[in-house]
Parts: sequence; structure tokens; C-alpha cells
Amino acid sequence: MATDSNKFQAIISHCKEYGFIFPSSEIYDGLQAVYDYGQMGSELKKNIKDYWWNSMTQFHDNIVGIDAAIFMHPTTWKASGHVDNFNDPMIDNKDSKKRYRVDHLIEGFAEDVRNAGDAAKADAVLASMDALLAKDDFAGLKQLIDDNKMKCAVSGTCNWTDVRQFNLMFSTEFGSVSGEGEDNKVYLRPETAQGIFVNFLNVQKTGRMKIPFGIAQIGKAFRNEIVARQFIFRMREFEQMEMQFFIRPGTQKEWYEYWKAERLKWHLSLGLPADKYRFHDHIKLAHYADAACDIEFEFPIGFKEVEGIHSRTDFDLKNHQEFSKKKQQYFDTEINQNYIPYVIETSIGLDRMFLLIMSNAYTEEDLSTPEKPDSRVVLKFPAKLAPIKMAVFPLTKKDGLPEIARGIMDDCKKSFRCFYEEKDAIGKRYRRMDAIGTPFCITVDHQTKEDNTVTVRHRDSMLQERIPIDAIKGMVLGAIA
RNA sequence: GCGGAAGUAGCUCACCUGGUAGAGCGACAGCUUCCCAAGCUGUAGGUAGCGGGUUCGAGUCCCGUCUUCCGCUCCA
Repeated sequence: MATDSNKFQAIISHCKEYGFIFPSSEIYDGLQAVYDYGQMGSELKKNIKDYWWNSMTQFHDNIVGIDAAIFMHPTTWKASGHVDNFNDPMIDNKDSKKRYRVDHLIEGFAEDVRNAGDAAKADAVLASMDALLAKDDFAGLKQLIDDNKMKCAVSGTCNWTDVRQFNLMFSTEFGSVSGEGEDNKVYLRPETAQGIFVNFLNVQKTGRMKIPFGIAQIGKAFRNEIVARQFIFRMREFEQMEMQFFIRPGTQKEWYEYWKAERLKWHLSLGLPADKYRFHDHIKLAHYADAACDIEFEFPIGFKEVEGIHSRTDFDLKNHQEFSKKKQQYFDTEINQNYIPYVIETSIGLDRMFLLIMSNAYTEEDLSTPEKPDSRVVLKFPAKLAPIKMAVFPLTKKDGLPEIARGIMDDCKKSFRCFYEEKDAIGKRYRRMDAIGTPFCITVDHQTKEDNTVTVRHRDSMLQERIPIDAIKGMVLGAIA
């Protein structure tokens, strides 16, 4: 465990040192749980996105993509349940560390008082609470709790923190004039799913989609996490890759199982180790789900959720129909019936997938020989995800070798990301490429001038082979396909 | 949010009981070697996270604050 914790630290340092991830606005001390992707990180992230997007939209005839706005009509979040469920004032007991919703605590107290026979007092307390809640008077609520000596059920003490509002959703003012009250308030979306649901009919009709079909989306979401930590694992601003699959009611069990299997296959198709994956089935289900599981991966910090597969029933579309007064139904010509489709959701955290790829790739190798100690840090990315696919090195800076190397570079860089370097000893250049996970290094030497062959040095095995210049592009393209 | 630990150069760290900041690696320029890092020469880079206090003097002691990691808690 200690070594794993060290490994996590090492990965964080490595991400910083080689331009994968920086703390946001670091020169101002950073911003809690917000990170920037650097020159290498943004490439890796983009490659992960592309791989997911293509596997969804290109390889499935019945899945299409959209890109919805981050701002959505405020009613969206009422329909989804986010406003009601996640905007409550909370209070913590300092002894038991238990956190309560203030209204639950006070209602519980009132209930006890009523049971003890003092109905008048119970009503008075509840009336005060409602008045204070309506005014968002947190100090008053605290006073009410103190005055009535309300106790924590666990610790039995009255040692409370202040009343605080935990807003899961970030809000901002819409329009250029601020301060016009609640009417102007919009939220930054706390999940991307709703952008798909509100566009369900648009896509279904304009795309002439037939159930079952899916809508995929990659985009940012924002959650004001109370505790956000563990590097990029839990961030306040993060990116999701989601697919909502619309199905006939009653078929959700089979489609749920189908997507469970399908999504795990996707992970394994990247050559990731199956023994580091596991499913975690939810026992306690969210308000919208009738079945749910997580795909967990064994990070250096333990098994953690990377992706969720949820059977969301018709909860979202039904609520949007109710709130918008617009029918969210589909006419199924096979059975001649109108219905609100059921939904299976697959939702993977892009940043978590990034961390997964990074943790799995990060390897420290001891290359010592009896003659001298030696080691390297190598990122064993799947070739198709590597930020840079190929590096080209002239063995020396002279004798026309750089010109040949530049030629190879120019020929290949239209097809994939290449890197050119002529500084330092060849071994050092190899090691630098190891550190950013470049799968292939091409070295041009004097023999190249005679027979047009070069050395290919493979990242993981460190083995070398000679191939004709003509074969380079095909080899790399084959590996990243 | 509670508790613990930490913040000094890009990275890893040193500076013992307060006396004006140092190493290794890395980077950059050049030389040398030329198929797996650490050869030679030179260079750059830190108001010690930030703010305040104690002191003749603070990286070092005290307080606050920000950030990070660990444990607990939370995570629709």
C-alpha cells in the first residue's frame, strides 16, 4: 500500500514534469480540484475521446452524437431532480461528524416533541423553520437548533457547526444585467445526460432513428463537490463521455446486460488488464434507476469507479414531458404503440479514463547491469492513445543524416503525430521518448544512406529492428489503427 | 467538514540548536562519443506558497491563509 501511494505521487509528479497535467492557475497557488491539461496531456485526452467517440458512433449504426450546450433552461434541473435533491442547507455535528439536512433534523425534532405530547411547540418550531428556510436565514436556523437544544442522534450532543448551504450545482447569472433575482439564475450542468434527453425527439425525428438507438455526447460538467481530491480523480470541472440508449419498455434488463458486457469489452480492447477490472453492482439505487453498476479499475489508490451503467427507466423523459408539457413519446411501428422509451445509460469519466490509462502505463524499470546501474520511466500507452506516435532521430547531426530524418518526418507527419530531435546521445533521446510514451523511435544512421533502411526502436521491449524507409508509415499506421 | 502530514530550482530533496539558500537529476548553448540516460566546458533558474507576528536578524519559532497528499466522512 505504501508503495502504491508512492506510485500515485510519482505519477502526479511525472504528469507535471512532462507536460501532461498542471494545477490550474498555478502561479496564483492553484484552484482547489481544478487542473489543466498540458501539451502532452491534451493529446492523450483527445485520443481517448476519439477512441470512445468512434467506438460509439462509427461502429454502431444506431448511435449518433450530439454536442449540447453547457447552459440549459433552469427547469431542466427541476425535472431531473437536481434542484430538489441537492440544494439543501446542511449542518454537521462536530462530535459524531454526522451531517444532517437541516430540515430533516428540525422535522425529526418536531416529531419527537409531538410524540411527547407538545403538538403546539412542534407546530411552532416547524413554522419558524419554514419561515427561515424561505428567507435562506442560516443564522436563524442555527439559532432555532440551539434554542431548542436539538441533539445529534449519534453523539447525543448539541455541538453543531454553522448551517451551510451545499450547492452541488454551480450557478451564474444569465444575461448581461445581474441582480434581477432568481429568474436570471442558470446552472452549469452537473451532468451531460440532460442535454441528450431534452434533444431526444429532435434527434429521433431529424435522424429518423428507430428504437433501439443511442445518442452519444462528450462534454464538460461541473459539480461543486464538498470534498474534491485525489488529483484528477474528483474534480469540480470534469468531462464525461455519455451514451443514452433508448429502448422499448420491458427490455431494459437485457439491454442493461448487453451494455455492461459491451463497455467492459471496450476497456479490454485497449489491451488493459482484465484482472484490474471489476463490476460493482449498486444495492442502493438512485432516484432514477432500476438497476445500476459501476465499472471499477484498480488504481494505485485502490479500486475506483471509472464508468457507470445505469438503467434509468423512463424517469428523465417522463419528467421532461411533465415539466415541459411536451410529449416525449415514440411511436413504435413494430408493435403499433406509443410509449415513453426506457433508457440505458453508459457514462464514463474522461478524466478518470485518462488517469486509468496513465496509472496503467506508468512503469519504472530497473535496467542495471553488473557494470552500471540504470533505470528508466516508461509510459506504456496503447499505441493508438500515445500523444506522439513516432520520433525521428538522426544518429548524428552531420553527414546529411538530419536531412534524411527530416524527410521521413515530413512524409509521416501528415498521417500521425511525429517528433524530431537531434540533440544529445541517442540513448538519452530514447529515454525522453519513453517518458512521454512514444511507441516508436526511428533512427537514421550511415547505413541509411547506402540502403534506405532505418532502425526502429520499440518502446516497451527496447528491441530494435531494421526496416526500409518505405515501410515506416505503414508500420506505425498498422499499430495505431 | 474533522484529524494527520507537507509546501525551498522543472523533478527529488538538503540546510542540525534562528545568522542572509545548496546538491543530484533535468533544461539550455557548445564540444566529444555514436544505437539505450548520468563524458567535458559554459549558462539560466528560487524575494523558501502567500500574509502577518516575535527578533538586531526568520526557510528555520508563532498565528492566519492558500494548495497538495493520507485517514475518516461524503459522492444523486
